[in-house]
Amino acid sequence: MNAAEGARARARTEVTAAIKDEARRQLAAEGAAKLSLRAVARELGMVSSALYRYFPSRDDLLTALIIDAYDSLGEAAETAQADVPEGELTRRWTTVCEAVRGWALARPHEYALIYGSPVPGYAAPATTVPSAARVTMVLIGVVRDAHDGPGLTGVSLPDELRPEAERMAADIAPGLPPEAASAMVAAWAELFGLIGFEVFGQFTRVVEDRERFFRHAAARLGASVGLPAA
Amino acid sequence: MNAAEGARARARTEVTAAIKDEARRQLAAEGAAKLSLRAVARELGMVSSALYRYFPSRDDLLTALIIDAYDSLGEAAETAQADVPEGELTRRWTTVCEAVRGWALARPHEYALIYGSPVPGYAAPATTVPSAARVTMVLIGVVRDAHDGPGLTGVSLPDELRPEAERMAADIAPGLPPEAASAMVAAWAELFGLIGFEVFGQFTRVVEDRERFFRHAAARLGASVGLPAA
DNA sequence: GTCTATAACGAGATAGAC
DNA sequence: GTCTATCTCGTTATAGAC
Repeated sequence: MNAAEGARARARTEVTAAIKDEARRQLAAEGAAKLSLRAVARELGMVSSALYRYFPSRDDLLTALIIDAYDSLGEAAETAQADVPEGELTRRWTTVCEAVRGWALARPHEYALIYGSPVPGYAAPATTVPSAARVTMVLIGVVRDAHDGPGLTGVSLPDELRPEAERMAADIAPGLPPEAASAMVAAWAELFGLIGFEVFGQFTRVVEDRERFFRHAAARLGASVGLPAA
Repeated sequence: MNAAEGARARARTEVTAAIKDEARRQLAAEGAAKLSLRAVARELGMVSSALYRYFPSRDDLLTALIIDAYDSLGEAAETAQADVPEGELTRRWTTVCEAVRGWALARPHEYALIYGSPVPGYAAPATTVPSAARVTMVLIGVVRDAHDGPGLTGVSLPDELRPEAERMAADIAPGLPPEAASAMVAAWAELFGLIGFEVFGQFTRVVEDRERFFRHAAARLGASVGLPAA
């Protein structure tokens, strides 16, 4: 790569970032359904056809925003976890949960993009999966470390659910016992239920001291996957 | 009310229903953000200004759809519960949970309207609250009957959360002990987390046997609010 | 009074010619 | 990359039929 190409690449990166920033702004103002390449271009002083050099279609821009959001959330979870000693499993769990909540409250529109209602007419391609999996991997990592260390306690598995639980363990959490994998998936959905209700306003006039309420709910979820009580 | 008024009222009811039906169709196709009075009118062979006799604005139409959705969900929960003997508290709980899930899977777009991302630029008025509360009232009713009958077991309340839990009990579940009220609110959010993940596709390639998985997750939520284990 | 239709406003999106 | 002609939208004013 020579100097000219380096400059070109740098310019391309910068314009790409500017497009995504403006698109995120519109996401917040109008919602994902109304995201329009033309409006983004207008706001940037570009002509709409120029955007197609950076994103071949509106759906590709959406996909880029979704991947960025998942990565940003995943990184927040990973960073939060890094501050906690590996052996303090329950604290690791709640810290990660709180980081996810904090991220969602700080970026409600990006949260809506990845965990809210699907955008009509848009189907996320498989390329989003690795980024989407990052948060989950952090949570599974805590449970795995607990299993490999002090052990998981108090998680039962009804016979009826065993085949499905074994399949889940094999597919998404190899090394975890089926009862832990099944409890993990439920806790994962429930965690985002708590966060979604808060972000989308369902807790208005219901929960006041939301941080405290969440902290305890998250701890209870940790116990439900077998982590030692705090 | 004389005969002429009866006919007028009937016609008005019919047109109102036709407008809402068509609006629901568009909700499914384009999403709430793009719901358009003009398109509804066009599809019904009316002129757009005529719709204003029935709904004073686009937002009022949206509000009517939201109230209908909440009422339909609330009614589904109430009906499902009516089929279960009052004293079988755990079965009542899981039956109601399954009814909510069934309703959501059958009407994903109406589910998205009430429990998905907020519609940009729209704020639900207070008139939606009573309808929104119906499902919750059914769930609270089960817990209240359990408390007044066999008693609730295994729900603890950390001191730190007690003031908030007492406030929640007083505001939304009078007669319930604070630990039950707090657990109820958490279970409520977690229940809709499970349902939302399924409806919005987050369980794709993760959970296969979703009905079974949900049944057990719902039972576990019931236990978390203190209902006797099944 | 109750309804529908016509026409218009200001705003924004879109398609195509150039 | 630019311009224009033609769409969409929510909403209102007005007029006339029942």
